[in-house]
Amino acid sequence: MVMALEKPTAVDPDQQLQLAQDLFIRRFGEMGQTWGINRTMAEIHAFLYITADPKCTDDVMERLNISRGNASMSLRALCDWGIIRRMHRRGERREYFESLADVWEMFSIIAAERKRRELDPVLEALQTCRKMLDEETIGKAAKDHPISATRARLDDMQQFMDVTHKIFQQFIGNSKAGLSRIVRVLLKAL
Amino acid sequence: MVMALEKPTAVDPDQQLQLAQDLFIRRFGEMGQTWGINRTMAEIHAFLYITADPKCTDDVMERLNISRGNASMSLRALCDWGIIRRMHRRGERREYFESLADVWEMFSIIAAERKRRELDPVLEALQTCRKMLDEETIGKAAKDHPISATRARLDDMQQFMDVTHKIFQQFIGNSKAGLSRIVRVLLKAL
DNA sequence: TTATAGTTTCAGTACCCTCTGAAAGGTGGA
DNA sequence: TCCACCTTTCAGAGGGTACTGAAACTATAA
Repeated sequence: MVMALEKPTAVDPDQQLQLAQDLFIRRFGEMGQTWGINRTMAEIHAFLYITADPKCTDDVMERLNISRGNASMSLRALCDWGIIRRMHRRGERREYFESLADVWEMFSIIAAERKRRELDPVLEALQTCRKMLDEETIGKAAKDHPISATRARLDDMQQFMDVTHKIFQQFIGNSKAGLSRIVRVLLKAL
Repeated sequence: MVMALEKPTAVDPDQQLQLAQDLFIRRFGEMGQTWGINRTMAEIHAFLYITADPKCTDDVMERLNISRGNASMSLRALCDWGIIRRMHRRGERREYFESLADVWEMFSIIAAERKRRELDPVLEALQTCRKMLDEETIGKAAKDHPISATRARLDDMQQFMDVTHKIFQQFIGNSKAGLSRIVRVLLKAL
C-alpha cells in the first residue's frame, strides 16, 4: 500500500490496541491468581474493564478462549461480587456485561469482601484465644511460664490486626474523593 | 482429686494453652491459604510465633503432623522469606528455628516481597500498555474510537496503582515506631 | 403451542500443587 | 576412617480446583 510507505515502521492501530489489551489482561490475570482470585475471573474482569464496552458471553468466550460453561459461571461470580453488571440492549435478546468504571469503587468492594472473609475470622480467633488464656479462666501464670509468652504474642498480634482492621474500614467506607484525601495526608505525614 | 473440687469447672492450664495455640495456628493457616501462601508454611510460622520458643524440625513435624520432607522444605522457605531464623544451641547438633518477634517487621517483610512479586510487574505492564497506545506510536485517535476508551481506562488504573505503590513503600520502609505514627495520623485524618 | 435463541448447570476430566517417604548428602565425634 | 545423627532432595502419589461440553432449562417470538 502506498499510504503505508509514508511511515515505514507504522503499526496497525487496531492490532496494536488488541496487543496492549492482551498484555493488560494477562498481567491482571496473573495478579488475581496470587491473590486468591482465580485467573479466568480476573481475566474476564480485566477484559471488560480495559475495553470499556459491554460484551456478551460469546465475546468473552472468543477473546479469552474459554468454554461457555466457564464463561457463564465466572460472569455470574463477578456479578455476585458486584464489580461487573448485567446489561440489556433494547431489542436484543442476549445479555451484556460491563465493568464498573471507578477503579476506587472496584477495589473498595474487593477489599470489603476480603476483609469479611479473611480478616474478620482471624480477629475473632485472636479474641477467643486471648479469652482462653485469661487469668479469669486459668488463673495466674508465672512470668516465665509458656502461657505468659503466648499471651504476650497474642497481644502484639492483636494490636497489629486492630490497626489493619481500621485501615480497611477507612478504605471501604470511602469513595475516591475521600480516599485521595486520606492518601494525601498519609503521604505528607512522613 | 480433692483439690479439684474447689473449682468444679477448673481447666488444665497446659491443655488450655495447647488448645488456644492450635486455634491460632489453624486460623492463620487458613488465612495464608487465601493469601497465596501455602497452608503448611503459614501454620509453621504461626506455631513458631505463638509459642515464642525455638523449635526443631521434629517438634514441628509432631505438632503439625507433617512429614520430614515437608517440614524441611517449608522451614527453608520461611528462612528465605526472612520471617523465621535458624538458631544453634551450644552443645546440640540439631538446628532450631524461631520466629521474628516484631509483628510489624514481619508484615513489612511480607509486604515488600509481595509488592516485588505482584505489584511491580503490573505497574510495568501498565506503562508498557500506555506506551503502545501513545500518540507517538499510533497517531491520534478519534474521540470515540476504542483506543481512546482504553487509554482512559489505563490512565485511571495507573493513577490508582501509583497510590497503592506509594502506600506500600511507606509501609515497607518503616519500623513499628514510624508506622504507628503514620497510622495515628491516618486515623485522625478522617 | 412450537421453534428458536440464549443461559445455566453439572458430571467427568485434566491439570497443578502439595505432601510423603525413602535415599542421598552433610557434619561432628570417636 | 567410620559411625551416628541430622538435614535435604526428589520422584511419585494424592487431593483439590478449574474447565469442558453437552444436556437441561428459560424466555421470547411466531
